[in-house]
Amino acid sequence: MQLNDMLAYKVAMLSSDLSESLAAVYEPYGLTMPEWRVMATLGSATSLTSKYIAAATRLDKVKTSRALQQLESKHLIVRETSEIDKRAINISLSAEGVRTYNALTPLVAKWQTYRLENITDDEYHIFLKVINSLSQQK
Amino acid sequence: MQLNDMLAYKVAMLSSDLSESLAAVYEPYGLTMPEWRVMATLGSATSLTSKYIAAATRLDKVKTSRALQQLESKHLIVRETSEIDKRAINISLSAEGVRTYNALTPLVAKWQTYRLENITDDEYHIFLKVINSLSQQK
DNA sequence: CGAAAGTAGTTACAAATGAAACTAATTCAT
DNA sequence: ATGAATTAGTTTCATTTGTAACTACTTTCG
Repeated sequence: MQLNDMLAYKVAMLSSDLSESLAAVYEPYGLTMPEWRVMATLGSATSLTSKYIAAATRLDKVKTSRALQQLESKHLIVRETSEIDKRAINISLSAEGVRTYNALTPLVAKWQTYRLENITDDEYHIFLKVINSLSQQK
Repeated sequence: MQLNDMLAYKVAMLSSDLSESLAAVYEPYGLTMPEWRVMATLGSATSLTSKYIAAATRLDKVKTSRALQQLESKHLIVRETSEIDKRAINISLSAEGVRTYNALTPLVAKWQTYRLENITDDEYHIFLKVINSLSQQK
């Protein structure tokens, strides 16, 4: 069995290719990958805590904290201490953050459509099924 | 479009899951991921240069250099300056390296078979086709 | 109630990484 | 044939990352 035939290797190569290619979409907006993931998560929510964001993005709490710091310094998010639990902080996109998010999502969607243009719906459906099946396994 | 539905995110999650899971196979042998990739590449070859290994494993030359240093200190590889080009170094598995490789490959194969047990040949075939199609794209 | 344990998030520090500079050898171009 | 450019591989150093410790607050339970 050659390295090239190995499942984990193939998927790792695809993953870094895709990440790098997608990064070209959000980097012009001054975002890093963790920052983009946080933005994407906040985009379809009203207000979330750091803990929730960390779970949704699968970033650890330190990476999440740092991404939030960066996003705050870029005025893309707003943080507000929760009244209910004063340890927690409610985070939402700022007006500018919403604008950036709304500008970016169609570009990301377009990128993805382009990436998938040579793949039929049936093939993609099976691809996702295999991904889910491989991912769920413990 | 939720983060969870995004191609790059899904593949990145799968990739880190698989990497971590596979690492559990070679870590008991004291290897890191770059070291395992180098071993896997050397296992099916007589003697290779660092440059070739870097290309085959998709590690950069610094990571490759460091992995080779580690493997040498663990006596798993042997390095010999090329007579033809004295800048280059021919690398091969040592006797102990071959033993480790021969012990590991069946475990890795078994790991992969187990991982894929719920996936049909047809599905896996399409999965690989989609991976190749997505990877080749520039 | 109030002390102990637990949780949200940040900070500090050590280890891993990557870009660029470097060494030593080779090839190229005149 | 010789100096300039190129290449194989290593080292250095600044940045990134992850672990563990920390702060501030909340929950638990005796």
